[in-house]
Amino acid sequence: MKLYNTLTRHIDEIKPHTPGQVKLYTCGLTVYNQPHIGNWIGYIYWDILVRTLKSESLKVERTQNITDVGHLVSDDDAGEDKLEVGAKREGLSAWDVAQKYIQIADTEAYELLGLIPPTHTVRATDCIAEQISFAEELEKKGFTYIIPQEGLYFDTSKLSDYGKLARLDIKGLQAGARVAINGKKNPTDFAIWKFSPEDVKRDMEWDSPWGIGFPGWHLECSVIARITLGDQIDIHTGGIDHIPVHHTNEIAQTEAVTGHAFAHYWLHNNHLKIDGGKMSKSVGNVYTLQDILERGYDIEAFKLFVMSKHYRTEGNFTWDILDAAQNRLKHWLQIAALRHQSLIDGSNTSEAAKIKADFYEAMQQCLGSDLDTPSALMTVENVLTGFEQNGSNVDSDSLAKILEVIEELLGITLAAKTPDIDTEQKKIIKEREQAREHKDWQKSDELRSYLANQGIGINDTPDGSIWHWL
RNA sequence: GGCGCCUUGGCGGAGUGGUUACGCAGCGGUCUGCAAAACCGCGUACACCGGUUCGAACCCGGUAGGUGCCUCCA
Repeated sequence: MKLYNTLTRHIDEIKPHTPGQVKLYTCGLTVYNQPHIGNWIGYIYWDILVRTLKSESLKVERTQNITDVGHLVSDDDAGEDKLEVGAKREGLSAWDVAQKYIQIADTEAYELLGLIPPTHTVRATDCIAEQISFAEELEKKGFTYIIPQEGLYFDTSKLSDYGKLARLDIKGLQAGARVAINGKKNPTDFAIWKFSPEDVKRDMEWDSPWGIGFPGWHLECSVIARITLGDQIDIHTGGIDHIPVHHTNEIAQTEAVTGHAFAHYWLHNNHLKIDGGKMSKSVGNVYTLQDILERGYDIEAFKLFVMSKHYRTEGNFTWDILDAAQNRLKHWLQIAALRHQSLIDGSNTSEAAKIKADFYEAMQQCLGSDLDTPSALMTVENVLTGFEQNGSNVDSDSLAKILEVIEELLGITLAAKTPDIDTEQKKIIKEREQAREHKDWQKSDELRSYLANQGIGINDTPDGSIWHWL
């Protein structure tokens, strides 16, 4: 499998550190707010990444953190902790806010979107002790310094290759340094452990060798990756916004401690615009999966929308564009239902197996070349419309197998959404066909609307009537 | 202001030197009790201006527009 590696700026062939086994780390959500569609698109792509790796017989061990402390309103280690902001907003404790949004995020990820759960899911607050000992290691190796009232900071000038991921222009940053925490030795230095303000009692704070406080945001990812996957991992994924600060600092911490490369492949998904502009709370265009469902769209349509563009391309979301995806899904579901209504007897299992194998390989080809989901959709489109052209002579077994592959590799469920109709409904379709033969159009139309009320649509073809779920 | 990125048909969105991407929408036709679907056909897309080349949407330079980060954010 080939993937675009932000570290090298090239499409590289993935060679796992341990052959046959891929260690993957994904930055998880900060659980202080309702997740929005922009949050989810990355996870949809990484889900396909996992599915593709598995399809190539690789064992995938994957970790995803949950940020439930320490992510400040500013990436520059200033401002309030987002969890505390959420707590104030909702009149809950930071702990309750975290609990609430963890549950919402889990439901949306695994029940609504049908994403494959990571092997390890770890909350930042569940490994405070490990984060403290990691910080102690950094301190012992001389990478840290204390800023009174502020915290324990990482001295980025101690690493010769700091900023390599983002290709940061350190001198330029220093020249144009924005207002930063007083006492930082370099503009890029960042907090490893923040002190609780003296006059404030935080919901979340812990004692440490440096004073009462909480871990800096970047620390958790370095530590959680290390305790679950080890010192070196293969692939690290996240949003492109994380390149200059968060991922850069993860690399700094981990490589300072371990002395060797952290992740070999860094993958970043681009962002989604809304109506051609930026998604932001102030504009009020931050949509959620619930908004999509409330407007009557299928969650699968949203996934199709996401897959219709490449993960590295900037996307745009409008309701019209989602309409297009919904129509495409409807067409696919219509074809999926054909597997219940073949007029041909028996099945050719070896033929079906070959069709499946060819399709599987074509899909792997697409996804294996830097997760080319647009090509994958084209491949699906071609094979499905091929079945459609066979109409009532469709090869049911082959079609069923194709649907399995689509589900396995893309995570798009078509079979479960298109169960067979019951015998009574089949009987009515027969009755209607007889009525049509007798040119009893009134009865025919009555039966058609009866079926429509049950969610079944009818298309009359020269070979007979074909149904689909509306 | 500093540093980036982008600009493909009505809408999305691939392609990155020479062949129809694909989807959605639209139009015409076949079929048809009606409807729908399906099938066939159609639009002759690459921001603009130069340059390189036998040949450029694809490479180079410039112009215009949009947009992102630097504050929030995946």
